[in-house]
Amino acid sequence: MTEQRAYHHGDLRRTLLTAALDAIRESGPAALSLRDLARRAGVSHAAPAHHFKDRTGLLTAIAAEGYGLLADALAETPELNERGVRYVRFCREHPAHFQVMFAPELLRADDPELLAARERAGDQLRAGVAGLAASGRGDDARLAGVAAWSLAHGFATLLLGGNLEGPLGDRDPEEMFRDLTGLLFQGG
Amino acid sequence: MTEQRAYHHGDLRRTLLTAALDAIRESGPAALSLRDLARRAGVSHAAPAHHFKDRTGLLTAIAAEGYGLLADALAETPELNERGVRYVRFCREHPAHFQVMFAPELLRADDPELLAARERAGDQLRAGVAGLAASGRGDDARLAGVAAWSLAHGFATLLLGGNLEGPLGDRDPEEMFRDLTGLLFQGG
DNA sequence: CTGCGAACTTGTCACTGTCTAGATTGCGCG
DNA sequence: CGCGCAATCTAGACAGTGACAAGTTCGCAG
Repeated sequence: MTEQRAYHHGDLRRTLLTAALDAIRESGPAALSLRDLARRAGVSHAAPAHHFKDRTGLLTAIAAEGYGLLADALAETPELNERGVRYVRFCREHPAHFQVMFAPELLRADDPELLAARERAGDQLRAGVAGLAASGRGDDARLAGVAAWSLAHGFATLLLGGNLEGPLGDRDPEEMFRDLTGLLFQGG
Repeated sequence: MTEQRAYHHGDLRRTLLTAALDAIRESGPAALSLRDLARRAGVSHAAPAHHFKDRTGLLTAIAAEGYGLLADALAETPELNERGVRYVRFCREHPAHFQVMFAPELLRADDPELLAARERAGDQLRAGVAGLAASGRGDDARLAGVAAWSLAHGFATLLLGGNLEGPLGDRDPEEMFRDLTGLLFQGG
């Protein structure tokens, strides 16, 4: 690893990002401290500011990365229901990203990288619904898209918040979500 | 109003709560400052600590109040689909409450008032699904309950996050949500 | 080898949450 | 009536934080 070099850490940006993701996963974005990240990385308290200007800048970078990862995950699977499962899986594999992505008041809304990544993810979301739209008119398609996104997003959010532990028991969340989509989207 | 009394503000607790709700609605829970609340209420910076011990204590009180309001709102309507609409309406009428209620890392998880209020709201949620469970077995009922909650919660969350402005256009969110439930729960 | 810009440090400022000790008030009880 | 007492609020202090400014060190192009 050859760390502890005085200058030119080499990969400080990524180091800070992953440290931030760890911290967010454990304690949420509100508890994140730039100075603490700097300490963990063994750099001075002002070093993070050079890579991400702000606290907001750091969180915005995380959100952008998250949207990119989500777009990649969705792109791997063409079928709609399975994309929902991917959405759920994503929120479990990248809970910190997920949390920050949907906390707009923590982000720089006009950041170009964020906008681009979100656009890419949005394309994937819409592409998934396009196939389903074949049966109905355009309006129904949009409606079905919102329905699918709402279902997946609600399930993911409740899951991460620990609100589904009762209903879940010891079952696998992805499996349960598959049942959900089966229940709702079979007859429609 | 007879404010500006030096001691015994009279209703400082409520004053601080509503000021906090205003601040959260505008800038999110992360930007909330106890000292700023105290300034707005015209009291010393340490006054809030007497009513809510902590920053966490204040947010926990807000969450408990929110669960109470949600339980009341749901109790007004027996029919399931209409309860979903109430859920959506609640998140729009009390966005600050809603946001804090589902941010567990900001709350004192073992607070008795919070637990009681959440229990009450949970009862109402389950009561709404109970009627729907008549058709299927117990397992299907639980599944349908999670489906309904996920759909409503996802829609509400995405709505508050500003993620539905595209699909919504200028339509009323509640109306659209009604269409969603019609689309998904008709055939099931 | 020389300068130049990127990466990082050091120092500082206003602000925050929390703790402590003290001041003021009004209420209940004698 | 008045007196203590607890609830309510103030005042002061402390460590920690984000942001900013200015200086330092490094690698690399010319």
